[in-house]
Amino acid sequence: MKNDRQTAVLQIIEETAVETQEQLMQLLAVRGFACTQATVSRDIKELRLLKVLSANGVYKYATADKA
Amino acid sequence: MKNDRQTAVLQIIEETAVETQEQLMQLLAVRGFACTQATVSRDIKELRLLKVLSANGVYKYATADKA
DNA sequence: TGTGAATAAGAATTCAAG
DNA sequence: CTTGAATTCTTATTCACA
Repeated sequence: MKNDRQTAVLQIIEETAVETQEQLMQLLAVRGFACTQATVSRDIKELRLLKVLSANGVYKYATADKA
Repeated sequence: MKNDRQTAVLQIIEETAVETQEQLMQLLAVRGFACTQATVSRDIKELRLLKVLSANGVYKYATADKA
C-alpha cells in the first residue's frame, strides 16, 4: 500500500543517508516494498522531500524541516 | 566573477520561480552573466540551494531557510 | 581555481494499463 | 487512483584547458 511505503521512505531517510532514488528503491525492496524509480520519484514529490547537500558534501534526501 | 554571479543567482530565485538550471542560465545571461549549465549546477551546489515543490505543485529553486 | 563541452547519472513525466 | 516501463528532461561530473 502506498501509505505504508511512504512511511517506510521517511524512516529510511531518517536512518540512512540516501543519495539516489535508485538506492532508496533498493532499501524499500529490502523492507518488502518492491517498486520502481518512477514510484519513488512520485513518493518523494508527495512527501515533499528535498535533496540537500549534507555535511560531507554529498547529496542526500531529507525532509523539509530538517533541511 | 563568480561571486557576482552567485549573488545574482540568489537575487533571481528570490524574484522569479526558477524551475530549471537552463532557465536560471538564461536569466543570468540577461543580467550579463553568460555561463553554462555546468556552472549553474556548481553555483547551486556551493550556495546549497534546494529544488522544492512550490505551492502550485511546481518545482523551483530556493534557499534552505526558505524551504 | 574556474569554466565549457560533452557525457554520465539521476529524476520527472508520459503513456498505457491494472 | 496507483503503478511500471520507457522516455524525456534535468542535473552532476569528467576531462581538458585557460
